[in-house]
Amino acid sequence: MSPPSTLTQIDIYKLRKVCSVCSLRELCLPAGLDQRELAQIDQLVNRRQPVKRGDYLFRAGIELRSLYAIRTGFMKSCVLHEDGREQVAGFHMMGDLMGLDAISSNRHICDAVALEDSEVCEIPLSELEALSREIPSLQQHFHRIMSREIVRDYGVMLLLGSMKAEERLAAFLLNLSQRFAARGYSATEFNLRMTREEIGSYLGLKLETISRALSRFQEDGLIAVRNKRIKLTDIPALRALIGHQACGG
Amino acid sequence: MSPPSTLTQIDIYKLRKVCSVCSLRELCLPAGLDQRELAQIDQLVNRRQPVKRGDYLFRAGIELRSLYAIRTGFMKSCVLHEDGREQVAGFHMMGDLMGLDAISSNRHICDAVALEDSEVCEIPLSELEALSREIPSLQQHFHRIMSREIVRDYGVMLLLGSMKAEERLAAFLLNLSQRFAARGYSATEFNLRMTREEIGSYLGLKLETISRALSRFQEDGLIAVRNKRIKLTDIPALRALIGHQACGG
DNA sequence: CGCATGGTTTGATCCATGTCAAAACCAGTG
DNA sequence: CACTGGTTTTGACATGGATCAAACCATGCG
Repeated sequence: MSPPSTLTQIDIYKLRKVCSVCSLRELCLPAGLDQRELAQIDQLVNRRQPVKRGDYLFRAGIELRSLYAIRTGFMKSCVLHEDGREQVAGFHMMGDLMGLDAISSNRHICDAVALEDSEVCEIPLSELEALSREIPSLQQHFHRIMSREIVRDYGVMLLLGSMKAEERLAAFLLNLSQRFAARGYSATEFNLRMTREEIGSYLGLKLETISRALSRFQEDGLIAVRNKRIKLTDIPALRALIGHQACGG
Repeated sequence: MSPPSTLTQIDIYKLRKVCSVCSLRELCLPAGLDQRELAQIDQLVNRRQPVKRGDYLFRAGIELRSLYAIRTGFMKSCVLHEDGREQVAGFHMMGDLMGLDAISSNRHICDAVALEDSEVCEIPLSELEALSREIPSLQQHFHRIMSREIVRDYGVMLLLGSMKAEERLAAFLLNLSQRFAARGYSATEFNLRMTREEIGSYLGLKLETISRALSRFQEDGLIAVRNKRIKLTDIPALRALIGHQACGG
C-alpha cells in the first residue's frame, strides 16, 4: 500500500529541526539522531522564546499560531467562564506540549500563564503536520501525545467527580512527584510552584481546604511542608489514601 | 517544501472506504465525494458492528484494535478506579469517534458501554494513519477531532471543578440539546438514554441530587420531565442558570 | 530597615450535597 | 394480568467543604 517513504536529506534536516528546536524528548523518539548534531542545529534554527513569570504564553480566544513545548519552567493553563470564574485545567513542566486544545477551532480556548520564568519553543502546527506526513513515527508520536492529554483529562475527571478533598490532594502530590521523577528531579522533595488557590482551583476546592489538608497530612507524618517547599515523607501512605477512603461503605 | 501529494485513484478509493465505512460526517469533510458512491462502497467494505444494549464495545485494559465511530445509538465511556469506583467520562452518540484515549498506550483506559442497541464501525488506526499521511485534509481533520475531545474534556473539568449541582445539570441538558440539534433531532425534546445515576456520575453528583434538581427545574417551569422523556421548555432560563449563580459574591 | 502586599494558616459557622430509608413507579417477563 | 427488579422520587438527617473573619508570615520595595 503506502510504503514508508524513504527520508530525503531535507526530510531529515527538517526532522532534526523540529526535534532539536525544543529538546523535546517528547517529540524526539522517532529517529536516532546524535546529540552533537542536535545541539548544533539547535542554535541555528529555533524560535526559542522566554516567558516571564506571570506572562501569558497565549490567551483564550486568540488565533492558534503554534504549539509550544516547554523547555524550562512551569506553567498553568486555565479555562475561563464568561462570568469570570476560572478553572486551572493543568500544570505543565519541561517537555510538555501546550496548545493542543486550539487545533480544534484554530483558537485557543484556555489561557497559558507562566508560574515562573520559563522558556518555550514554538512548533508551527503546519510544519509539524507536514513533517509528520513524511515521517510515520513522528506522526504516531504526535498522536500519542494528543491521546496522552486525553488520558490525563480523564484522570482529572475521575478526581473531580469521585474523590474527596484529601484524596484529591494526595493524588495531586503523587502526580507531581512522579512527573518530577520522570524528569530526573527528586520524587520526594520539590517546590510547589503554584499557590494554594491555584491548587484548589485545579482540584475543585477552595484554598482553605487545601491548606487544611496539607496541615493534616503534616500532622499525620505524610509530608513536611514549609511554605512552597514540600517533602513527601510517606509516599505509600499517600497512595493508600487515594483508594481506601470509600471502602467502608 | 512538501507539495500536497496528488491523490492517486487508490488513495481516493481508500479515502472513500474509510469515510463511507461509518457515514461519519466527522471524517468526511476532506473530499467532495458523491453520496451514491459512498453508499455503494459502504456495503462492500465495512466492518459495521452491532452492539447490543448493555454490551461493552471495549474495556479498560484491553489492547487497542481500532477506533470506533458511532453510526447509530448511544454509548457511555467510564473510567475506573482500582477500588471499584467508576466515573462516567462521557456520553457518545451518532458521529462521535471513540477510543482516542487508547492511542497513547495502545490499551484502552476506559470502558465503552452501549446504552441502547447501537451500531458502530471500526476504523483501524493504522489505516487511518496511513491514509492521513497521504491526504492532508484528512490528517488535519483527524487532529481536529482529537483536539475537540480535549476541548470537551476541559469543559467537563470546568463543570466539575467550579459549578454547583443545578448549574451542572443545566449545562448538561443544554449540551445534549445542542448535540441532538446538530444531528437533526429536536433540540427541545428528547430521551435521556442514561439513568439518573449515570448522569450523576458524569456530573460528579449523586442520583438523588439529579432527581431533585430535575424536579426543581420542572417546578420552575424550565423543563418537563416524565421518566426518561424530557422537554426543555425554557432554554434561555437554563442558559441563564449557568453563569449567574455565582455573580452575587 | 520597616512597611505594604499577597499568600497562608486557623477558627467558627453555615449550607449544599451526601446518606439512609421508604415508598412509588415502570418495563419487562412468565 | 400479577410479579419482579431496577429506577425514580421524596423526606429526614448528617457532614464535608464553603464561607467569613482574623491573625500570621514571607517577599519585595521604597
